[in-house]
Amino acid sequence: MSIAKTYNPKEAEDKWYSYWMENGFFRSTPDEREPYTIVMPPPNVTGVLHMGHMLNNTIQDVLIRRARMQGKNACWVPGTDHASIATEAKVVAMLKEQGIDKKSLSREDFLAHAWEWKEKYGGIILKQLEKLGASCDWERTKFTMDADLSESVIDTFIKFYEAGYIYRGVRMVNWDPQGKTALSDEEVIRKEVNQKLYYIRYQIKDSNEYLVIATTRPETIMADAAICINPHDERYQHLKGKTVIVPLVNREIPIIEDEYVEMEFGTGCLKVTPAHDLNDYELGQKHNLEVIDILNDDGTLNEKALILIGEDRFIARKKIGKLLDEAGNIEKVEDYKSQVGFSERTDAAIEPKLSMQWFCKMEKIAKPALDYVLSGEVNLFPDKFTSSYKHWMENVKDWCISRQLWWGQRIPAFFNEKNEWVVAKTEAEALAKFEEQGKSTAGIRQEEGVLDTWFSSGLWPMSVFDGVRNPENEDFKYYYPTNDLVTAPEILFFWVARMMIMGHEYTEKAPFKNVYLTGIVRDKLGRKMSKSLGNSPDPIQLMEEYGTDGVRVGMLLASPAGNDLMFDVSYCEQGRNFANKIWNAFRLVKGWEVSDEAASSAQESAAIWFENRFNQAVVEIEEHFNNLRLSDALMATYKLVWDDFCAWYLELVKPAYQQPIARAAYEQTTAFFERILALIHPFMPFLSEELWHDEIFGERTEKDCAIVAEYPKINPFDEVIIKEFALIKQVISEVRNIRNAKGISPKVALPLAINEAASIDYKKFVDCITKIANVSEITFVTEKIAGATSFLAGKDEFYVALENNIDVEAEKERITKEIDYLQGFLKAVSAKLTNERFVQNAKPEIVQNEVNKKEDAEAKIKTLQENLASL
RNA sequence: GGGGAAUUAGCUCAGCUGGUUCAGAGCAUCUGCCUUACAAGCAGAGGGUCACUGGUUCGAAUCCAGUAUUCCCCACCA
Repeated sequence: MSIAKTYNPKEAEDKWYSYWMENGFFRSTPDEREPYTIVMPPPNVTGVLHMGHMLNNTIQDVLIRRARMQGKNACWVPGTDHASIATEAKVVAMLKEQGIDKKSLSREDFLAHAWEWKEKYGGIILKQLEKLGASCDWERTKFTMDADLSESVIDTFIKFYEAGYIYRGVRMVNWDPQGKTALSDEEVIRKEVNQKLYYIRYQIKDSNEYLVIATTRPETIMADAAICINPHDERYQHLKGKTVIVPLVNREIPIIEDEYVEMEFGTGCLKVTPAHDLNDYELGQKHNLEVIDILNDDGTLNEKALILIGEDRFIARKKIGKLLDEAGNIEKVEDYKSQVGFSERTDAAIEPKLSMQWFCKMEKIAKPALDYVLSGEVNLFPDKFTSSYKHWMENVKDWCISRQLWWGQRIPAFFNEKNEWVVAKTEAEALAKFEEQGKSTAGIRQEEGVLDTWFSSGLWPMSVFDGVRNPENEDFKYYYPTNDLVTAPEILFFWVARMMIMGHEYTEKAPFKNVYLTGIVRDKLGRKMSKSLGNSPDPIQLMEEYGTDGVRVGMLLASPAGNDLMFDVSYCEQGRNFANKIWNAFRLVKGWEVSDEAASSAQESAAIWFENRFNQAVVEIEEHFNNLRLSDALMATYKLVWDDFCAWYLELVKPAYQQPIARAAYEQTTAFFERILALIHPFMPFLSEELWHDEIFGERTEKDCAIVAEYPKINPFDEVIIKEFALIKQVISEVRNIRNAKGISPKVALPLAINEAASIDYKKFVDCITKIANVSEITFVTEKIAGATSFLAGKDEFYVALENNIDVEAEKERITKEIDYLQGFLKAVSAKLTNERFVQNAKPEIVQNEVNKKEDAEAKIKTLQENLASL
């Protein structure tokens, strides 16, 4: 039966994934082996697989598969994140499409809808990871709102509260008027926006004089509490202590002085609006100003605005602009660019807003998390992120952890009718606490808000093993701390830092040893791949087209650690071609008949060489993995397979057309091939597994699979053999070159002669050379062959004696060129050696090296000159 | 404004504590080949003042300073 000429991945992919599942190869339970653990950064439950996930999870799968093959107890825990605001926004949108307004629903009803939605769509992304070959322990799949994980979150809140890390207070927060919730600083994205800078005239009381103030937000004038000038501003000295009238609403406000105001900016006068700007708020605190909040939670104006009540803030802005203009209060309007904050999740413009929120004090708890990284207990790859991590951790601000949402873990705090409150796990406990404190228990109700998603994902490496509630359980003790964490640098502070903080608070250990920060996947133009730009290929389609193994290889080839990945499908093509190359090598071996003849000398030499070359490559690959340089590890593997195994080894051992191969050579070849399959398995799980089971590799039992094959171990290798063979390869290349240059068909055998006094024993390799280079015979000579083409000047000189078709002029030119080059080289080396300071200062071995180079060059020049003369 | 990083072949990147495994790899390009595993292939070849300017040194892609350009993070002027 003939085998397809190209590898067809589809069939293998479906077949082997379910086979692995059925045989429980992904499962992990504690045993006496060394554990190797990765917790998957949980994708949002709302998500679908994009290129970022693809890269991220490919890396994790490579690491976990390799560890598994190395005999470790490999455990990869998958799961999803409830992503409170993102999910809630999606559910609200979905309900809206069905004509249901969130406001019309009770909390319970809304949550019922949300859970239903989660059950329906929540598993999509994990299902897609199967296509990628992800070898997670699916039975351990967790969701950040699973009952046990939620309880861990609540317990942590209480623990932190009791430790004094959590407090409640009115602060200026980032308010998302669309999500109607507070956000942490990290959830706000700054973007540059074209705005209008309005210059507004405020009349000074009891005077005809006006003050002019520049602002981008005229709708907030109704919330003005003061006008601020710089005390050193010459222009405004006469205004000190006076008051002005706010236009339209005719309210009187004082003029205050503070050096915070920049005299150069705008008019040098600043309107102070404590309720709607962080800096103004601080200024207001300092000067005891009234706080007038004119906005509702949804961004519309409230009755305190006095005018335009109920109008949206952006519509109000335009209308106020017009009203002011009509009232003659606009001096001018300029175009102006400034940075405006937007909600990461809803993309609504952020409104700084005063509100009562829960906060986590960061200064103290951040310290150990910083130390883990600085001391090297946790390694960041690449380590260039260490400095920005340090900077961030040293300047960390308190973290707003409450969100005015429903989807998430509800804050365990209870209020009584007098708005007094206690932190308690249950209402019963809360009642008891109120009573203990002698406070009223009437009208008891739980805090409405939920906790920031990152508060729960911070616990992830612990909570997936139930380590928060039950630290003595076997899983937690065995798997924690985990080994490697693979994630995006964008969430280094959001998430990675918080995991370290929480891990330390509970266990005094960092939750992982290595953090591999992947790059951002960008398109050819350098733009981040995103759904909204539509520049991201669908990973599922890519896998259909190029095969999963091809895409995995493509992603990794293009992504050195920490570098952004300029994605292009050509990488997938390269991956696919590589899979096909291996497939065809298999096809070659598969087609061989075996005979009982003895192996040839070429086959024996090739086997000795490849054994050493293989071991050398394994060492290189090991080093790359130790430094988490996956793309380099893959490239080293790629070259070993393609160049060394296919292009050299197989060519050398391959029998003549339709001839059988010696049994010894055959067995050696399949043994090498099998080791190669093991080596590529982490990168190309499907192809390797497919081939692993072919009969050429012998009988396999049910559980004898590539996925659990032994990963090649470090073995010693002989560099001399590798060097000798490099010379042989060079000889063969030279012969091919001569053919190419002279247009001699590969079918015409060439006679070759070699100096008998050569530096290595070429006799051993005569077979190798004749076989691949199609040389008729190799003779050993003691003297130059006059008029022959020569190469490898010096002791190892070779001659190709061509009959009547040597181009004397061309040959002369070639040799002259080479002599010129060597003489230049010699000159440079000699200059070094005659430089006394070099000889004195440089290390002896370096000087000796130069001496050797000089002698070698001189010898080569001598033989080349002889050749020239003989022509 | 504060902090971090980058600049090496057409592209994506390696080049550790300065010295022949220092100018490399893969892809792309070009030239031959439908050679009996593979044209998704085979055999060859051509591409770089290592951003610029100085400095240190016997010696600099590598160390130092400055310049230019680019990127990322943080904070922001109303």
